[in-house]
Amino acid sequence: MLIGRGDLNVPVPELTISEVARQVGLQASAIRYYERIGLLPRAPRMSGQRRYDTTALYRLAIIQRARQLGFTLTEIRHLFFGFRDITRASERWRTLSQRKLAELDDLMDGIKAVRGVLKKLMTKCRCDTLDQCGKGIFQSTNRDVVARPLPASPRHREKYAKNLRA
Amino acid sequence: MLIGRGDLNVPVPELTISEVARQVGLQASAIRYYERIGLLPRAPRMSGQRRYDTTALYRLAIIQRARQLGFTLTEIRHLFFGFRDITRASERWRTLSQRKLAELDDLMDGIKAVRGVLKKLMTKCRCDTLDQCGKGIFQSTNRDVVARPLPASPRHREKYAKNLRA
DNA sequence: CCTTGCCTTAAAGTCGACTTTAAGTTGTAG
DNA sequence: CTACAACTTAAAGTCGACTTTAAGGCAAGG
Repeated sequence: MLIGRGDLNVPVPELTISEVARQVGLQASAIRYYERIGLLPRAPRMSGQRRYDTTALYRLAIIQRARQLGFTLTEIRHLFFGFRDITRASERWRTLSQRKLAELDDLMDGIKAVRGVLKKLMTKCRCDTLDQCGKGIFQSTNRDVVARPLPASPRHREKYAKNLRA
Repeated sequence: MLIGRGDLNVPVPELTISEVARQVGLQASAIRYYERIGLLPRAPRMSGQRRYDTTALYRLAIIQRARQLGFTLTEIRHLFFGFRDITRASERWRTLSQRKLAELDDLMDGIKAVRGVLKKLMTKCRCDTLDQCGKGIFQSTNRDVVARPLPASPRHREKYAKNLRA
């Protein structure tokens, strides 16, 4: 049965930014930030103030979840806008997830290597002084490190806290 | 047999900063930075320019190695200055390493959790649209997330590249 | 009318570990 | 003398993801 104009069940923007922030567990400033960088569409204003509907909550939920999974805002932007419109959400996730899994595997390998060296250091180091220690390190790293031209110091990587229950 | 004053086999500062940088695989600016923040002692100057002896190389070797193991400059400062003078190098390393190992274990747990969720996401998500997806996420996170007061977004953690051979 | 509380904006600050820049100095070679 | 390379300094810039600050707007309540 048809209903005349109006009420097409379109969500009405009625939430304030702090209400949204509370519901998704973000600070209002973060939401404004996401809007600024184009991750969220410009929210309509009521006498200057942003109003949100439930779809904004869903968008933010995705951003939140993606952040928990270690995606950068750039990657999340890709999730939203980096595919042809017809590409299904599940496929978008699959593409991004595959990349991220590979990254995580690399990261784990790195961590395992570090763990190994730390354990060896703990059990095997008998140095009295750091100078002694440093001399040993210097001479051994000379073998494989000094040869390389300019290693270009490793930059920022991801962070993975325990915000996700195992 | 005693030798008169001089030549007590004390290392003579003769290396320029760029020579040191080359030998330890750092940029000169990084070495200046370490001096500025007090991680390295102020190098003696010859007509205004820094000169280094081999002990500087050892210090830098330690810094380099510690950085590769994921220690922050603050932690390295602790390694150098955070113990009573008599504390042996090996014990200093053990103390720091233990802390770092615990940190790494936490980090690994976090990563494993994320990996699990990513894999589930890849195989289980059937969403056509991101809105659909977001709605699901929003409703499920509402159960365990919205309840918490203010999660205080997780900040910067470490980075672990593959600069260490496994 | 005034206060209160929530909102707005642009701009600057934060964190860590450096790098880059601008302006100047020193020693050496031609 | 000039050029050049290599050094010096303090200050500012970089990256990412925000937060904080300063200054102001707008509606409701007393």
